Order: sequence, then C-alpha cells, then structure tokens
Amino acid sequence: MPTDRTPLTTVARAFEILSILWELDGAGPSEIASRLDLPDSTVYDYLRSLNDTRYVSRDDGEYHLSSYFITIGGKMKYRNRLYQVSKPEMKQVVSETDELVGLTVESDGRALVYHQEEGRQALNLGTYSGATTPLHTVATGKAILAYLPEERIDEIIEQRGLEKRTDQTITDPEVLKQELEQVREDGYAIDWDEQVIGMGMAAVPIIIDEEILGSFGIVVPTGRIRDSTYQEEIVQKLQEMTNKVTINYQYGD
Amino acid sequence: MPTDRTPLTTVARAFEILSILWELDGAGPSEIASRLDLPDSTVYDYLRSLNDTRYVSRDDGEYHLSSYFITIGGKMKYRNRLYQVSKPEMKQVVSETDELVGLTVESDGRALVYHQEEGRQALNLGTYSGATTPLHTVATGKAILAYLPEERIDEIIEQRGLEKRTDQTITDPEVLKQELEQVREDGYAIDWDEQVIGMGMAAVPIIIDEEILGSFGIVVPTGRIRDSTYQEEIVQKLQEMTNKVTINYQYGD
DNA sequence: CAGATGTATCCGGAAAGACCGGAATATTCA
DNA sequence: TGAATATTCCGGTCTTTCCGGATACATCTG
Repeated sequence: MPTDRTPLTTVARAFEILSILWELDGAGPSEIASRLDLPDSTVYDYLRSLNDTRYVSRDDGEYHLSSYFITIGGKMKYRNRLYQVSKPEMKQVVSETDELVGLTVESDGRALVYHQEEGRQALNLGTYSGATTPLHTVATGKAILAYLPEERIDEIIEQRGLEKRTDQTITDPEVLKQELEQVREDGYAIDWDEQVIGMGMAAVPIIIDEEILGSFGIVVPTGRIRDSTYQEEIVQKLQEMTNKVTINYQYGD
Repeated sequence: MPTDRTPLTTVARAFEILSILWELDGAGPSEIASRLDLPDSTVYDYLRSLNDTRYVSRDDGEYHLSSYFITIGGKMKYRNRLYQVSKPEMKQVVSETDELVGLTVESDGRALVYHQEEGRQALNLGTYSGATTPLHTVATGKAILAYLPEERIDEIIEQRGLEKRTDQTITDPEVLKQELEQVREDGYAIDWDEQVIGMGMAAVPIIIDEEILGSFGIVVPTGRIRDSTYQEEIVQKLQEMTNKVTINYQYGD
C-alpha cells in the first residue's frame, strides 16, 4: 500500500503564498507571515524567490501577481480548440439576438465562464470570462452537471455544497437531481433568478464522444425568459449553434 | 554590501517546471526530467506537489496547467481599474468605427494586449487579449515606449533586442529613438506592415500623473491607414477616448 | 526633528526535508 | 505476450530551507 506522501513543503508554501498574494491583491512579508504563522524572514525568502520568476513582481513596495497571468490565461484560452470553434458561432448568435452569449466549462467543481460575447445592449450583471459560480445556481452549470457521471455529481455536492444565492436557488440534492433528470430529457436547462435576481438564462450541453465539454448559454432579463415563445426561439438557436460547433470540433481542419 | 542571495532552489524549480508544462502544453516526469537534467523521481516529486495545488492538474496521464489560470487571468483583468474604465469607451468606439480596438500595456518589456473589442468585420490577424509582441513592432508599443524613462527604453532594447518581423520593422536603435521623439511630438504613433503585412494601426498613450499606463490602438488594413483623412479621423477618436478614460480613471466613482 | 514603532532585508548555523538511486508498478507498442 | 518505456514508490544522505537575531529602511508622532 503506497503511503500517501506529503507534497514538498516548499512547493506547497510557494503556491500558498501565491494564492494569498492573489487574494490580497498584493502584500509584503509581514502580512503574509502572520497569516501563515511563519517568521517574516522565511516569507521574505519566498517572496524574493517568487519575484525572480515571471509570475510575481514587486511594485510600490508590495509583491503582486504579475500580468503574466493575463498572458497565460489569454493564450490558454486562445489555443483551446473548443474556444476556437465556438467563438465565430457565438458572434453569429450575438449578431442575431443581441443578447449575452457564453461558453461555460466545469473547473474544479464550479462553473467557469470560459468566453463570452456581448451584444450591444446585452444584460451584463457581472459575468465575464474568468468568472466562476456554483454549478447548481445557473443553467449553464446545470447543463453540464446533468451529463457528468453520477459519482462526480455527488462528489461536487459533497465538496461544494448547494450554496443559496437567491430564493430561487435549489438547495436540496434530491430536487437538484430531479431537475438534472429533466434537463437530460429536454436537452437544455433554464433558470431565472437563481443566481442573480432579474437575470435568467437558457443553456445547452456540448457533448462530444459521450463526454461533456461544457455548455452554451444565453443570458436574458428574467421577464423575457419567462415568455415561452422567446424561450423556444433561444433554445433553438443554442441547439443549432451546438450542432455546428460539435461538427466543426470533430471534423474541422 | 548585501551578498546577492540565490532564490530558494525548490521554488525556482517549481516555477521552471510550471513554465515547461505551459510551453509543452502538458507533460510527464521523464520529459521534464530530461530537459532539466534531473532524475525522474525528483521531477515526479514536484509534479505530485504541483498537482496538489489548484494551478496544475492531471488529465490523460499528463500534468497540465489547470483552467485556474483562466480564472485568475480573467479576474485580474476584471478588477483592473484601467480596464473597467476603458471597456465602455472601447465598445463605444467599436460601435462607431466597426474596427478592432485594443488596450495595450507593457509587460516584462513586451507589448501585452490587455483587452480588445472587435467590430463585426474587424481585421483580426491573430491578436487577442493575452497576446504579446515586441514593443517596437507595433504602434501601441511605440506609444508606450515613447513615454518610458530613457534608461528603461535602453534596458528593454538591451534585453529584448529589436527583432525583425517584416521588412518595415525598425531594427536600428537610433532610428527607433527618432521615431519615439516623433511620437512624443505628435502625441500618437502609427505603423503599417511592421508587425504583420497588411495590418496597420494608430495608437495613443494613456498617461496619468506623468506615468504611462498603456495605450489605445485601432487596427485597420494597411490600405485604409495610409489614407491620411481616415488616419486623422481615427487618431481623433483615440484621443477623445483617452481623454474620457483619463478623467474617469482619476475622478470616476 | 528625534525618537519610537513597524516593516523589510540580511546573515549564518541548526534542523528539516529535498534529492535521488534503485526497485516496483503501470503503460505502451510491436 | 513480452520487451521497452514511463511512472510511481521508498528511505537514507546531505543539501537547503528555516528562522532568531541584527541591521537597514520607512512611517508616524509629539
């Protein structure tokens, strides 16, 4: 039986400090030292070392994550095949609907807005590429959750819980599972006022080779999504888009 | 005299490995070990430790940078004041010109496209948020370079050189400095075919409290930018935008 | 402006833990 | 299926981290 070996403490600490720098949006040795209950001089050694990498830099006497993270984040996205294939289709849908269209993926048990395209007067209440939310509070998340293996769903609920965002948020695992069953039946997910009051969305899963890669969603004001004609229209657009993307993803150049 | 202490080797190596993972877009112990001339087992210890952080994950038997970089990159951008203030103005200009509008900053001696807004049929030859290029090959870069302290300019040339991208690229430091002088006189920078054939751009610096924060640029096909009427029109739009942003940056809520 | 308080940096030796050879699995490929 | 290659596991040695204490620097404060 392999003895679960502990990670290299120096590596673990380095990244712990990185995360604190991120959280605090910059800090000095003493502030971090008190958080980690380590001597200032030790933390200083780390910061000094981190500062020698491209990932951290010192401005105004504080150590920060450097803009290299923006470079990596941007390039990572740019070289992702799903993004490449999706972007033109998303722009197309925006030009037709003038709403907010997003590509969401699962990341560490949460819904990550991978990319979004905004119409001229699209509703945008604080979503952006890079934003994360609990999976169960948004249609895009539920469209993904519905196609994850049962064990993984349980694991996520276990790990993350079912945090309540608004009065509409589903907080009971059984209710959630019923809803996911419904999503699988319909082939799409809908929500309104679950994440943010006044905002609703429709979402469809992107499934390739039996595997859920993410979901496309369209965000609209709650009022409009409750209109079933408009809802149908939007869902249809999403499904068309997904079909094209699925094909291009697999067979495109 | 302080003895220049070496960075913690473990920290340096961890980030070196991170960079290799990024470069190779995923790898295993042996591949990295041979690059760094270290035993496989040592590299394994690092990968194991990195995998315990949010920054690296293991898929398909390989270790990769995780999508957490997209989260950080996206959020870092989203919480940046210059971005917040610039975005609406950039959208405005796009709606007026239907070209590609970008916000560029200096990052580690290179031009980093921090954000961009695209018109419907804007020219887009591989620029995107996160893309970097040498400063001297693009108008946005020159608009920044022109307002950096002389020492910093020399340092960048020293460190990065003046790489040739096309026949139009400036490769002589003296010629570059003359051009930067010209930029300071005019208050804007222009280029065409220096970075990519067929693409040209105009850019103006964003200066607040005597400090250069970045530049706004508009990308257009070479043909159009050579038309001096259109050039003037574009430069004027950029200057108006910069004025608004400068004011909002300082005095906005 | 001097003194006081807090923070950052520097140093060197003790103690912790990274390092790596070698063995055991796991995976790939013919 | 067997050989070859890659990954994972282990434990003792010895390099490096770690940290107390000293010093430099910055910021208040009366």
